[in-house]
This record gives sequence, C-alpha cells and structure tokens, in this order.
Amino acid sequence: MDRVDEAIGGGARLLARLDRASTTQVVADALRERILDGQLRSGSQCQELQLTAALGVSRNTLREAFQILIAERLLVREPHRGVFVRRLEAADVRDIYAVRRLIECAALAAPASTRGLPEMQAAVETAHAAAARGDWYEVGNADVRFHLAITASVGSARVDRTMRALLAELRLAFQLMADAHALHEPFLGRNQQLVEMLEQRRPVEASIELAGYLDDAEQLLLATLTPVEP
Amino acid sequence: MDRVDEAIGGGARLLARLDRASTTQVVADALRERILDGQLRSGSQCQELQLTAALGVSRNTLREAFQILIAERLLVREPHRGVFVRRLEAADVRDIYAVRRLIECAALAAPASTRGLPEMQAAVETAHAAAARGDWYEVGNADVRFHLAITASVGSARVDRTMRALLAELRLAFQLMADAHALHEPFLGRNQQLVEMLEQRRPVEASIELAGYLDDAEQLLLATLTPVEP
DNA sequence: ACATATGAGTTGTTCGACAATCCAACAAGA
DNA sequence: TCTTGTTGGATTGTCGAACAACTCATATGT
Repeated sequence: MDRVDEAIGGGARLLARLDRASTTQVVADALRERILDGQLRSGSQCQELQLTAALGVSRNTLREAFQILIAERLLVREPHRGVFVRRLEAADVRDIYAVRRLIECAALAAPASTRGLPEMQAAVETAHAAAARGDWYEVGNADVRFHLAITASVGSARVDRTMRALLAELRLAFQLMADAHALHEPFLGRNQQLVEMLEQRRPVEASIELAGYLDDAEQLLLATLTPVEP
Repeated sequence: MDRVDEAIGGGARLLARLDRASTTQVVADALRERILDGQLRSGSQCQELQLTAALGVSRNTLREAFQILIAERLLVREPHRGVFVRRLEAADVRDIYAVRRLIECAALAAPASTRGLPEMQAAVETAHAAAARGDWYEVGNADVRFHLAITASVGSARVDRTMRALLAELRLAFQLMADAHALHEPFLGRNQQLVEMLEQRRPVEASIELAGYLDDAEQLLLATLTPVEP
C-alpha cells in the first residue's frame, strides 16, 4: 500500500482515520461554528476565493460545504452574486416561534416530558454558571440544550433534527442584538421555573407557561430586530 | 443589456432566463423525480461516472446535487463507497408517522384547518380519478397534496417544508411494496371522510379520526416492509 | 442627465489529474 | 478446505486550472 509509513505514528492516529470526516464536512462544521458564534456576521458575503485561501481547500470542496449550510438555511445563495450568511426577517422569527410553540408545547404537555428532566436541570445550571461569568454565548448554548431536552422526550430523531436546525437558525437573529444579556437574562429564571413545574408533575401547566414564555421571547426579539436596517 | 438578441424569441423565454435554475438545481430536481417515481430504486447505488454520462454534467456539479438530496435524506453517502438511494428502516417509518401524528393532528384540530378545505377536496377528486384509471403513482401525488393541505392551515413555511420533506422521504417506503393499490386504496374513502367531517365543522373529531388513520397506515406499511430483506 | 458600452472581478461549470479507499479475485499457508 | 494475506482495478475524495456567464461600478457618447 501507499503511504503506510505515515500510519505508523500510533494506533490512535489509525483509529482517527477510520471515522474521520470528509474535508467537505470539516469545512461545513467550521463555517457553521463561525456563523453561530458571530465571527461571520449575518448578511456578510462568503467569497469563494477568500474562504478557499483562509481554509486551505479547493473551490469545489468549499462549494459542496456551501450546499450543506444552504440546506440548513444558515447560508443563502443569490445566483451569480454570491453566498451570504442568512439574515432573518421578522417573518422568519414569527414562523420559527410558531413552530416552536407547536412542537415544544406538545412535547412538554405529554407525560413523557419528565424524561428530559436531568438534561434540563444540567442545562439550567450550566446557563447560570455561564451567566455569572458573563459568557452569554455559552448561555445561548445551554438554552439550546434546555429546549432540545424538552423535545427529546418525544423520542423522535426527526423532531430532534428539526429543532436543532430551527434553534441554530434562530441564533442568526440573536447576533443582531447589541447585548445578548438583555435577551437571555429574563429566561434564566423561567427555565428554572419550568424544571420545578415538571418536578412537581404538572406538565400541562408547564406547557402553558412555556407558551407564554415563547410569546415573550418572540416579542423581545422582534422589538430589537425590526429597527435594524442597513 | 447583453444578449438581447436571444431574448427576442419571446417574453416567456426572457422570464425563463431570469429565474432559471442552476445546473446543480436542475440535476437535483431530475434525480429527485427519478427517485420518487421509482426509476432509481431504493438501495441502488448512484455511481458518479455513470450519472455524469447519463445527465451530461460534470462530476463536480453532480456532487453538489448529491449534497442537496443527501440533506433531503433521499440519498445517503457511505464514505469511499458511494451514494445510494436511501432505504427506509422500520424505525424510520415509525419515526415519520410519529411526527405526522404530532403535526397533522395538531393542524387539523385547530379551527383554522377549514382553510385547507378547497385544496383537500381537489386532492380527493384527483385521487379518485387517478385511481379509476389505475395510476397509483398519481394517487400518491394527490395523497401528498391532501396532507399538505392539512398542514398548510398552520400557515408556517417551515411546517410546510418539513412536511413536504417528510412525505417525500416516506415515498421511499411506498416503492418497496409490490402493489401500491393495497396501500392507497383503503385511504381514498377515509380522506373523503375527513373532508366531510371538516365541512360539518367537527375538526376535533376529524383530528381523532386522522390519528387512527395514521396508525393504520403505519401498521400497513410496517407489515409489508419488515419481511423485505435483500 | 440619461442611456449605453467597457472592463474588472466573481460565480458557474467543466476537465483532467492524482491520492485514498474499497472490493473482488487470486495466491499462500495451515 | 478454510483461512489469511496480497494485488490490481474501479470508485470516490480533493485539488488546480481554465473558461464562460454574469454582476457591478465606471467611463463614454449623445
């Protein structure tokens, strides 16, 4: 075989080669991370030549990675103009929250929703710790985990994926806000409250509370979103 | 503008140029159609060289189209082995029907569900006509339109897209059945029944009926799916 | 001032190359 | 015979270069 010499470096290296991701996947993951943490700002263009240079990959590979993120709706392609980090419109935010109310409230109202309690509790603690040190990006991560724990109780891989994609998309809107503090702070306590309601076996009440919670979050986001015009 | 000469052929031609699709998109659409109508059988491999020759496009363009259909879960990639038309497992079918019950029943129970009535009625008629002439593929199309009309009443673009993708995915399983007749026939009348319940403003009853309907469809599909082993 | 032409820069698509990997067929040894 | 390498061909993964098609800003002509 060719290049056996390089594999001699150690067994860990060999195993790593087995379930390695393709370059395309690595690039897509890297871009997704940069988008979600705000390094690639909403609305900014992703120029092929520039990114191929920055990432050290070919245009073909980069374009395959683009397709992945376009399918996830984190990027949009404008034909012959370029690929851009998606900008969420007010209508998108409303749509996303409508879906969240539909799925999350249904999941929380079901008796099985207590299955997600350990994950939810852990997420609440992580969020509090992160907030205490002012790491609002990590607070956002923990909040995503919290809501994923709710929908995980449905036990459906597709619901999981849908929610994951939906919450990632929503984070595009978070970054348009000047201070993430104002967005996340009010909901730290309410997450805690939902946990307690579930601990006391009052899932239906929790579901109703969550509906109001999501309404408030939607309004807050819309209020800070609409005045923004480039 | 450039190339005005070519546009003289007619206004339709001009419009076609404006919102023309990229080659990648055309290829993805062509492949999707071939998958859904069964020309590309579930489990079969999509070899790059073979398809580039058949479609007259380059490998790179084909691979970009693959990414689109992989994201739609109609194709799966096995690294270094190839791209295959997805095979649905029993677990997939169960998962899909769980999501359908969640979304469709919620949509139908809501008062707004009567908004979709005209579309639903049209789909029922189309299905009956297609069934009368034995065109079971078109019956399947009409059935998809029927259920999309139900979820359209939610008024969410994302719910629409999710359902569209879900039903496309589900058609992968339909093709594994020997006769589509056995699958669709029992549900022609039940679609009609749902329409009538909605016409009589009994959405909640309709929702309950739909839940049983989906249960039955799931069981029918699972029964014909599990014994199939290549 | 307005319409049109020009040109530089970017995207869309193709081609050819080669490394990495899989797989089936074969060869060698127990 | 059965198992265990070995080998070579076929396929996928990734790259680089090329050119056509298109966008946009600028310059030109009227």
